[in-house]
Amino acid sequence: MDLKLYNTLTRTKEAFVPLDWQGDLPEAERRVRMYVCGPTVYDFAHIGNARPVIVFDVLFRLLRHLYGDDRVKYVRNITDVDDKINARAAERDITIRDLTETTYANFREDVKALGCLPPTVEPRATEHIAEMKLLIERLVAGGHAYVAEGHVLFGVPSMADYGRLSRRPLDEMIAGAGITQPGRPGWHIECSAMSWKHLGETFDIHGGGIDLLFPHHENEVAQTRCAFDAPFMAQVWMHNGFLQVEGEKMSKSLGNFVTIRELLADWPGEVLRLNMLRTHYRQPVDWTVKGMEESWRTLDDWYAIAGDIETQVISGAVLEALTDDLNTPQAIAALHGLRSLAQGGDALAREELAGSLRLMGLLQESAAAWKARKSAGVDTATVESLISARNAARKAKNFAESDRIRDELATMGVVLKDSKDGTTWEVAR
RNA sequence: GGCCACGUGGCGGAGUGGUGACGCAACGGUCUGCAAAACCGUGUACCCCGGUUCAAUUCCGGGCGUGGCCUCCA
Repeated sequence: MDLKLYNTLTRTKEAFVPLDWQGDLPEAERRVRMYVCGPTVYDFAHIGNARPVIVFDVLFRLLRHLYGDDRVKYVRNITDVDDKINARAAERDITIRDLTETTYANFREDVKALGCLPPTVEPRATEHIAEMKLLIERLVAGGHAYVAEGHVLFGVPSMADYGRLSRRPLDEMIAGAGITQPGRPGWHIECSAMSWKHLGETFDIHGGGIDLLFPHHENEVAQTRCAFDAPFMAQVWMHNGFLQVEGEKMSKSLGNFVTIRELLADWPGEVLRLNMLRTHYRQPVDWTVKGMEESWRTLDDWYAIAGDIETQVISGAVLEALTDDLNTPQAIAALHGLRSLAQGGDALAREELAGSLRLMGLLQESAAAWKARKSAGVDTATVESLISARNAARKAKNFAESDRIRDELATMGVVLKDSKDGTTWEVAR
């Protein structure tokens, strides 16, 4: 199965061949190497932050499936040094370390609830200061950076094709270069340092939000390439699209700033995950309550039909969609098709549905546990006894009474489903 | 202002130079004491204007709209 990925560098979809598979490295030593820009830990992550985390988790899972679980090295950094962190810590009168530790712990919990696997390595910027210094020294020694007014600055003209990734003209960069504000050299040297340490001078995939394309990623490329005299930093650059909330840009001033933590109070993590994956990762996504409701219903259906199937079988159609630049909407359409076949009694389709959902990081709990999420807060014994009473009334053809009981249950949010096999119920949202 | 995305049926959302992806909603039917659920069925969509073509939603040019980056922001 060939994997195709859209490369921002070339603006085309390309067949993916990891670097280690291009040379004559012994089979056992080959690794797929991926770096994704992680959070700056100063506050709860918002739903926009969740997009790259979920998207690249799907890619991580797919790569593991294609190359083997132990063959993929996924590095997602933690930026725990930053002006915002300093300001926030001062504001709360706590130490920087306390703030970053707490925020990081929260982030890990959020991400776990979203069904994301831990990356192979989660390096912290503060633990890579030595590498940053080394990089800067190399850049200065190589004439790619210079010292001015007490700062080390990158010499933009030093890289002939600076701006290639973001397609910005070099002249504009040179004109814009210069000392504009005091402080540390803020050229995102941390990502160059951490990717170097954990993945090497060059690697396969670099991911992140489209908003990081410039200047963040452009700077990373320039530093890494100039420091190591390398023709490229990552083979493939992947960028996920932006997220809006209910049709508007998410911002604190509009009051529509949504944290992952807040959403998790009302919605299962898998609902958020599926909702994110319903849109292709490069498209802009509009985050809505309606969408989450629809996602929840879809998952209810999948859980009911395949929740308890244990299998490793994966649908060819789903795999084909995912290997075509992570076309998750197409994959979901294939899942609907499998669901329909499974409903008709196709046992293989049912297995493929369960296996494929798990490949995408969904269907991670039992059908019973999933269902229980909605009935939390409802007294099961009371509901069951009311249902018995209703069925007795129905048997006695006392339909006024049976309908009354049904209405009573409805006010509790309980919806009944009668079938030949008896009456089942669920809590409507 | 410069650069870059996006604009598909009531809604969400893939995709394609030529047979109406898929989901939700809606409507009709089967089932049901009646409903609900389930199942079956029903849809002549591709922002506007030009161009290329036998044929454009799909390619090209222009316009309009929305959003992003250019400055901390995913």
